[in-house]
Amino acid sequence: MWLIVYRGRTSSARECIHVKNQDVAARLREIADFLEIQEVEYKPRAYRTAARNVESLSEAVEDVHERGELEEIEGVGESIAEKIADYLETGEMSYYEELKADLPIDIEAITRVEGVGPKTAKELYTKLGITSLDDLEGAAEAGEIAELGGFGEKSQQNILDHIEQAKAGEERMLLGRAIPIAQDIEALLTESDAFGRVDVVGSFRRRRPTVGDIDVLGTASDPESAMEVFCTHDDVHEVLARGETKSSVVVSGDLQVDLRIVDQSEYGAALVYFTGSKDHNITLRNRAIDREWKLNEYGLFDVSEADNPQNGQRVGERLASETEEDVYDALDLSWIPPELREDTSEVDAAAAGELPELVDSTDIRGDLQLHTDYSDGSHTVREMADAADERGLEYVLITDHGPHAPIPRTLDSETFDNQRVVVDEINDEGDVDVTILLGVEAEITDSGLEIPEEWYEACDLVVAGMHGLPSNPTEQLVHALEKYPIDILAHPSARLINEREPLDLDMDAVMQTAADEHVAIEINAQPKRLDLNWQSIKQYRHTVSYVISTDAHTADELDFMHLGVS
DNA sequence: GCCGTTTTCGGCCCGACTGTTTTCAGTCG
Repeated sequence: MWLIVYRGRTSSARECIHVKNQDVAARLREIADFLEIQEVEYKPRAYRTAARNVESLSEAVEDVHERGELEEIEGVGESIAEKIADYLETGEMSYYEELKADLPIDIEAITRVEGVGPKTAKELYTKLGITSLDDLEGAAEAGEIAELGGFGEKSQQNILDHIEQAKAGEERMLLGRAIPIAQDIEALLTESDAFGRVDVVGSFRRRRPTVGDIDVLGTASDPESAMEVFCTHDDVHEVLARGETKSSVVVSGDLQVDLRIVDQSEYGAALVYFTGSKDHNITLRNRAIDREWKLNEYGLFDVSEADNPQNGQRVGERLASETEEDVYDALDLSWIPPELREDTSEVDAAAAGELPELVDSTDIRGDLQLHTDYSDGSHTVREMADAADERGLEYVLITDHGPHAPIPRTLDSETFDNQRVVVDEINDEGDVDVTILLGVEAEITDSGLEIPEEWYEACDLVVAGMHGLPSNPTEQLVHALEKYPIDILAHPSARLINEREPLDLDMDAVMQTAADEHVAIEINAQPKRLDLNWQSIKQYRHTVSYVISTDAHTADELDFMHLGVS
C-alpha cells in the first residue's frame, strides 16, 4: 500500500499509471543514462527496456513483487529484479545511489533539454561542474558553454531556447486536444500542391490517450518545396530540424510535429514503421530477422544473399513495401489495426489469424451517461435529446448527479420527479427519433449509495461513480456493487490524465465483483478520463461487460464517443 | 543485462539530422 502523491507537473506527465511504477522506471532510466556515460555497452538498452515495461504494467509493481514475479516482467532478469526489490523494500536503490554518488548530477532533468543527452551532460559536469538545470542555464547565459571545445554558439543557444521547456517537465497532450490540431495540419498539407498523400501516424494513429508529438507521413514529387510548406506555415513557432526527408517544427500549444517524406512505392513500409509502437516494430523486425530478412521504413528485404546486410537502406531483394497489407502479409501476418500495435500479443494473434474484430463508431447505438442543467450540464433535457437525435443515436440515458456529488447543484426528490415528467413528455411527443431513458449518476460514498429508495424503481438504469478520494476505495466500490442495484460503474479508476492519479484499486476484486453482480463497466469517453484504461479493458474483457459513454456535459460533447471507441 | 521453435553463449533495431568535426559522435524517434 502506498500513498498517491502529487508532485507537480513532472510526475503527472504521462498517462496515469501507478506512481511507484513510474518511480521505479525513472530510477532504471537514470541508471541507463549513467551507464551510457561510462560507455558501458548494451546495459543501458537493457535498463531502458526494463523501465518501459515496468512503466506500462497494468498493475502495481509492488503487487508483482509480493507474488515474487518480478522476473516475469518482460526485460527484467535476475539483476534488475534485485534492484527493483531493493527499492521497493528500502525506498532506495543502492546501485543507483552508488552511480549517482560518482556523478552527482540531475541527469533526468538535464537530459530533458532538447538536444542534450547523457554524454553532453557528463561533458558539462566535468568541464563546468554543471549538476542541475539552474547551473546549466547560468552557464549558458554567461556564455561559458560556447567557449568549450566541441560546443559552439549554436549549442549554447539551443540550450537557452529549450531550458524553460525542460523546467516545465514533459506534459503529454490529451488525444482529444491533439486531434483538431493534427487535423488542421493534415488538411493544410493535403490541400497544398506540394504533397501527394498525407497521413498522421505515430501514437496519434494508434489512438493512445495522450500524444507526445504529432508524426506526419507524406509523399511529395518535390520534397524541397513540401518541406518549405511544412516549415513555414502560419502556425510554426520554431523549426527544430529541417532536412530533405525529415523535419521537425513546434506549433501552437508547444506541440512538436515531425514530418517524414517518403517515396510512394515505399509508403506502406513507412506507415508500418512510423505508426509503431517501438515495441511492436521491434517484434516485427525480429520476425523479419528470423527469416534472414530486414525490415525498415523503406521496405521488407531478403538479405540472405546480401554481402553486408547492415550496409545501406535498401539491401537485398525487396519483398514488400507499397502497402501496409503487403508488409504484414509477407511476414505471414494479417493486417493489424493501429490501435492494437502495442506489442501486447497482437503479432502472435495476427500470425494465428486470431485478431479480434474491433468495435467501430458505426457499432454505437446509444449513450448511457450524459448530464443536463438539472445538475452540472449546460443544456436542457430537450436540447440533449435533439443533439442525440441529430447524431442518429437510438437511445440515451440522462444521468444527472445525485446527492453528495461534490458539485454545487445535484438532484433532489423534487427535481428528480420533475425530470421524470420532462423525459416522459419528450418520449410521448415522439418528435425526436431517440428514446430518452432516465437514470442518475449516484455518488458512491463511505456510507454507500445515498439516493432515495424509490429512485431505483423510477430509474431505467442506475449509474454509480466515485468522485472523492477515499482511503479505502476498493472496499467502498466492492461494498456498493454488492449492496445496491447498480447497473453501470462509471469511470472506475477516477483518473484525470495529467491531473489526478488513478485510485489505488485492487482492480481484480472490483472487476470480479462487477461480474458477479452483473454490473457493466463504463469506458468513459471524456478526453481527460478515458477510464477504464485500455490496458485494463483488454485484461478484463472476458470478465465483465463494457459500455462506452461520453459523460457529455454539453451537446457537443456527445461527439467524444469516438475517443471512447478508440 | 537480457534472452532463446535453430542459441544457456553470443548476439543485441535502425536511420536522419545537427553541429562541430576535417570523417563523425551525439541525439532523437
